[in-house]
Amino acid sequence: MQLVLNETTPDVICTLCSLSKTCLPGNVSRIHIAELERHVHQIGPLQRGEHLFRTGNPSNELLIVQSGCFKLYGVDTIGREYIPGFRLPGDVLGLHGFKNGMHRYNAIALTDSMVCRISATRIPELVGSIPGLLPALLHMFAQDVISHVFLSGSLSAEERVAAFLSNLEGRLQVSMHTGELHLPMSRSDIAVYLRLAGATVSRILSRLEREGIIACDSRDIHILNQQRLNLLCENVPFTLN
Amino acid sequence: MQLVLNETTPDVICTLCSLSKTCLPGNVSRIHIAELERHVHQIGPLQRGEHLFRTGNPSNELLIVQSGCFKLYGVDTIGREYIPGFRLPGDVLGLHGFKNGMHRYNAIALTDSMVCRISATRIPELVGSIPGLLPALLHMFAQDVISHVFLSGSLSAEERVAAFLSNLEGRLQVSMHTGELHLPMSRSDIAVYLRLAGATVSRILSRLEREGIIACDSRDIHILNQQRLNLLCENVPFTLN
DNA sequence: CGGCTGATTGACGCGCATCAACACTGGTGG
DNA sequence: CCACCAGTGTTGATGCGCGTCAATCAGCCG
Repeated sequence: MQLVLNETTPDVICTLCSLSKTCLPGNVSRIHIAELERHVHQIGPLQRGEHLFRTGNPSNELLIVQSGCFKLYGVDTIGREYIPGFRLPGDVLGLHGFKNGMHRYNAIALTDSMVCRISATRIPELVGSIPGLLPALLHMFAQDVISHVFLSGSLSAEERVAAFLSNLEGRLQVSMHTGELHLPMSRSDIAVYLRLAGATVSRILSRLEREGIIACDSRDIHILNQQRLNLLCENVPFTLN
Repeated sequence: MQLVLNETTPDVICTLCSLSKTCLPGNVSRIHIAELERHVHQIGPLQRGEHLFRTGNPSNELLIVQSGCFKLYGVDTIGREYIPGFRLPGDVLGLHGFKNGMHRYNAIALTDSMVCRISATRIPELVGSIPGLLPALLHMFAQDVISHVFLSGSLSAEERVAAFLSNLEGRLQVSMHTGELHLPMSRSDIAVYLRLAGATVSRILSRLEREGIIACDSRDIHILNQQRLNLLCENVPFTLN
């Protein structure tokens, strides 16, 4: 089931959005933001478990998470699930759709979420009339490319989990970096994403807890020693940001 | 050492280029190609072993391989080399540079190569005046994203090598798919790219040869049984194309 | 209460990295 | 012409990390 998009949904007010600095309007002057806003429509709220799109759905739009969290996933030819990434506020969704106009994964909301949408057919004209938009767009693409490089590293299970936690802590904390984070995804999702077995993720988390680096209470993680956590990731060629 | 770019190098004639269908001009009408060409400059010939750019070099350009082959590589914090990809004719180089205006890897020519270059500052105006250019650009970005997903799979060594060969055969063969290919890169490069040990790549190639799937003569590979090779990759969620 | 799903922990085996020995190649110089 | 060498590729022996399987437990809901 794909969402029916309502073109008359009220416009987003980018200037009031907490993401406006890291999102598309980042490089756009106030004067032009108004024009941008006219073409941004909101989708949502999507409830936890709802799909934003599915593999094979037509993709003729740019989607950006405004709030919440999405899991991208697919199923390979022998039925194994894979997760190319999680998308948090400010992240783009479905860039790969520009390859052939079709979504390549499923996107499911892990928490209640709002999404901003710009029709792909509008993008060329917007790029032409709004200075700074194309760089912002390319920046987002580049970010997406880079985020994929992390996973492809030949990293140990411990490096993967540590880098994952460290990265998520930085991305989830909209406010202060207190070292406390609530994971929106299950252990199994983390494992699939990191290309590890679920049991391995559990083991690593237990070990990190035993060593006093983190404290776990199911999905609530408290990073007790950020410094030692970072030490574990120091050989990770790319962190995600 | 970075290349000094000569802005007066003769323009490329895209319509005469064998790549024109898969490259940027793919979606651009004849009328507009002339305008595109005026902004495309050539770099090269670069000889085998020469660098196109290095990590940290400013990146304010779009680079596309016209002929030859490049290896992207970097060195992580403990001195291990990593190779995020090889770039063949029609591939883009350095998209990640749009993230912060700096190249993130080194790019070294594995064979004598020619490169097309468009200044990044020209891109917004070109996108505005040339219909079809932005989609082509986004298409290239999307391709780059997708190519990274392959490596991040939890694949066996055999799956990796098989998929690598199969993909390369499709990309290297400009003319007919005869199943014969000459690898521009060393075994060790392949190993680093695929996140395997050099010894493992050798072993897999030997095994494939023993099983009659391929024939190897140093860097010349002959795919004897494309069908069985594809069988080995059938569980690879994404091939590179 | 029982059933179900997700997480943890232990036992075991396999795939691949590591280390090392050896073969092969092209380049250089006598 | 061969001797020598460095770089690259191949192959064998060994060990370890992590996947797999399975048992147990905690939390949730009807």
